[in-house]
Amino acid sequence: MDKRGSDLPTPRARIADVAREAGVSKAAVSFAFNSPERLKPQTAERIRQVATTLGYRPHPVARMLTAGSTATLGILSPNPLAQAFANPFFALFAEGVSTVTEDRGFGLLFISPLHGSLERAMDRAIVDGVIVIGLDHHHPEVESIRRIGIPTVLVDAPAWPEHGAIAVDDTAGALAAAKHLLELGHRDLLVLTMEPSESQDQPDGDEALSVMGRRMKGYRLALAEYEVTLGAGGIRQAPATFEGGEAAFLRAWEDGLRPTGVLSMSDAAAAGVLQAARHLGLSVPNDLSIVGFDDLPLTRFTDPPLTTVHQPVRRKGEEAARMLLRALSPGSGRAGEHRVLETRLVVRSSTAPPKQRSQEVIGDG
Amino acid sequence: MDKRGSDLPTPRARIADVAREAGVSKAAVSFAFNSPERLKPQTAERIRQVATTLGYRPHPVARMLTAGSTATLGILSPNPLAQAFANPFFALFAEGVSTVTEDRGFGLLFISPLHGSLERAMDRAIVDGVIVIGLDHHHPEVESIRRIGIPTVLVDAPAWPEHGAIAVDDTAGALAAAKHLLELGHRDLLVLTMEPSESQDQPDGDEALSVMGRRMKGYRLALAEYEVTLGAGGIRQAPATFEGGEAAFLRAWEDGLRPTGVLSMSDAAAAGVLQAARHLGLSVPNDLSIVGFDDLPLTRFTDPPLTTVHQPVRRKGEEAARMLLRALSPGSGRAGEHRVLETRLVVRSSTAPPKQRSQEVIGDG
DNA sequence: GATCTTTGCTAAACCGGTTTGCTAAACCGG
DNA sequence: CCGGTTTAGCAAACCGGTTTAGCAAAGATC
Repeated sequence: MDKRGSDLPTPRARIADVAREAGVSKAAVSFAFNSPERLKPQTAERIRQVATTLGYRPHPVARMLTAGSTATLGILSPNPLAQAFANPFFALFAEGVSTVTEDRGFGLLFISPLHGSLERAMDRAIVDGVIVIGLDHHHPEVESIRRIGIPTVLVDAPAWPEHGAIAVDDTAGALAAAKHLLELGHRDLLVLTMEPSESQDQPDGDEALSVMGRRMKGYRLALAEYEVTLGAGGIRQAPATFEGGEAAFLRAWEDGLRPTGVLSMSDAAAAGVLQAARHLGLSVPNDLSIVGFDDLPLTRFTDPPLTTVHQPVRRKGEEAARMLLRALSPGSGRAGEHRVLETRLVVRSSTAPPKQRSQEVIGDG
Repeated sequence: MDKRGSDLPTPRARIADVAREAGVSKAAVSFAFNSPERLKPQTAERIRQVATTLGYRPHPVARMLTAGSTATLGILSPNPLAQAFANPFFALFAEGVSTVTEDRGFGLLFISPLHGSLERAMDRAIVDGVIVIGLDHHHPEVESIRRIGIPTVLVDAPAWPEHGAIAVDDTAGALAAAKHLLELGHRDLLVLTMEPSESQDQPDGDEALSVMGRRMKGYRLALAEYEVTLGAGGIRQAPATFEGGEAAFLRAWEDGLRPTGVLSMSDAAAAGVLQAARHLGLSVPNDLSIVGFDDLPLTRFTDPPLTTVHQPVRRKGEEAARMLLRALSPGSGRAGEHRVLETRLVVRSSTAPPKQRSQEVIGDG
C-alpha cells in the first residue's frame, strides 16, 4: 500500500489554492474575508464562492501568528486534571470562568503538568493569559509560573504584586465554622485538611500563604477562644474528594478517635464523612456533627443536608476571568488587582448539639 | 503619553534576539534546543545560557505552524459551557478524557458556540482533533461540524461513517430501569427527558439518532410489555441539572399528576426530584420511587441513595480520547471505529413497591 | 487631452519559529 | 602538500496566513 497521501483525509486547502483557483492573489483572498470593502463586491463574492467550494478555512494557527493574540484563556491546575475534576468545586469554578470567556468570545484551555512539569505544559499552551488555581506557595513550580511572563490571575494563592489575585476570606469562614460547633457544645473535634499537607511538621509556618493555612488559622482562633485543644491525631489529611473524606474518617475511627464534630475543609470530603458515618452506624447530626467548606450545590442533596461555609465559587471564577481579560486589554487598568470575596456559614442539618455522652468508654474495634 | 511600548509587560524575547546576543544564526539557536548534536556542545551550552538570561521561550504558535500539529484535543459542546458544567456528568466525562490526554502529553481545549455559532468556534479552535459530546442529530450545526474536515469522535451521537463514535446501550439501560419500576408494581409513571425536546410532536421520529430517543425507546418497550401507558403530560422535559429536575417535578405535581414512580434520563434531574419530593412531604421510596440515569458518584450521597442506570462515563471519556488519538496517529487504524459500551441497572434505595393506594382521588391543588 | 485622484488588485515583507542545502574550516590518510 | 571526509554553523526557504506599499487602469477635473 502506498504509504503517504493515500489515506490522508484531504489535504486541507490553503489560501494559495483558493487564490490560484480564483485567479487572484493571496492578498485578495485574505481581503475577501477580512476587509471586503477593499475589493469589488463582485470579486469578493467570487472568491468566497471558490473558497466554499474548496472547503477552505483559514488556518487558525497561521492567523494567530500574525494577529498576535489567541483569544484563549488558560486554567492552570498544578494537579492532574482528572484529580481536579474529581472535586465538584473545580467544575463549579470552571462554570464561572466559562460564563465570561464564552461571552467575550474566548476559548478555554485546561493546562496541567505535562509529564510532571507544569513549566513544560505552559510552554506549549496557546493562551493570552492564564488563571492559576490550587497553587500553594510551597509548590515547587511557583517560580517558573511566575516568570512565564504572561498575564496571570492567581486564585486562592499568595498574591504577587505583578499579577492579579482573587481569594475569599478563608479564615473568617473557618472561624465561623469552628465557632458554630463549639457553641453547640462540641469539644472533641476532628479537622480534615486537604491535599498533601504542606505543613506536616510546622503547621503554622506561613499560614497566610495557603488555603489550608488560612482555614486552619480560622479553626485555631475559635479553638483558642474556647480553650479547646485538638487531641493527638486530631488533624487528618483528606483529599478533597468523596473517597478521600470517607477513608480519612474511617481511619481516624480505627485509630480510636471518637470526635463529636468534624471540621472539613472541603464539601467533597465532608460528603465522604457522611458516607463513612452511615457505614459506622452513626447518625448525623445526633452522633456526629459535620461542617464542610465551599457550599457546593450537592450539599443540598446529601443526607442530611450539609452545614457548610459558603464561598462564591462561581463568582470567583467569573471575577478571575474578568480580571484577566481586563489585564489583557491594552489601555485599561493594569495588572496587580487584588480582591477578597466574603464567606459565610450556612447552617443546614448536619450539625446539632452533641449527645450527652453516655460513657467515655471506647474500643469495640 | 507614549502609546506604544510604554506599559507592555516586557517585549518577549524572540529567537532573533537570542541569536544576535549569542553571536550566532537563528538556526543555531533552534538547533541548541531541538538538535543539540548538530552543534559543538560548548556552543549549544552558551546559546542556552543566553536564552535563559533573556528569558527566551520559543513562541508556541510559531512552533506549531511549522510542526503542523498542536498537541491539543478539543471537547466540543453544542451547549454553553456553563450549562455543560452544571451537569456533573460532564465533569466526569472530562475526567476520563483528561486522564488519557494528559498521559499522552496533549492539552485539552473546551469548545462551545461563539456568539451562537459552533462553526465559528471551531474555526478558531487550535486542536488536532475533537471529541463531540451532546450533539443530537437534530442540531442545526451538525452538518458544519461534519464538514470541518478534522478528525472527530462522536459521543452518544448518530454515527457518521467517516468518524469514530462511541456510545452506550441507552435503550437496554432504559429498558431495565422501566422494567424495574414495573416489576415493583408501579403503574403511574412520570418520565423526565433532557434538554429542549427534539420531538415535541413526533416523539418517536428518529429514535435511534439521539440519546433521548434511544432511552425513550427503552422505556416504551418496557411499558408496552406491561401494557402500561403514560398518562397525558406523563413526559416532562427537565434540563439535566438539579434545578431542572426539581422544577419539572413540582410543575407536574401542580398539574395534578400523582405518579408513584419517576424515570429520569439524568441523575442530576433525579436528584432534583428527590429534593422536590422532600419539599412536598413525600417519602422516597415509600410514596415515590425514582430511577435515574448515569450513576454519578453523587448518587451514593443522596437521600436516599439513588437507584439508577450505570453507564461507564469516565471510561467513555477515556475511550473517546484514545480512539481520537488513534485516528490521529498516521499509520495506525483509521477513523470510523464504532464502539458501544454496556449499561446496567444499579438498585439502591430510591425504589420500592408502591404503597397501597388509599384512594384514586386527586386534586387538592 | 494632460494631470490628478480614486479604485482594484498584486508583490513582497512579515509574524517567529524549523528545516534543508550548502560552505568553510578542521581533520584525515597517504 | 593534496584530495576526501567530517564537523560546525549559516543563509534561505518554508509553514499559512495578514498587512503594507505600490502599481495600473479607470474616472474625475479643467
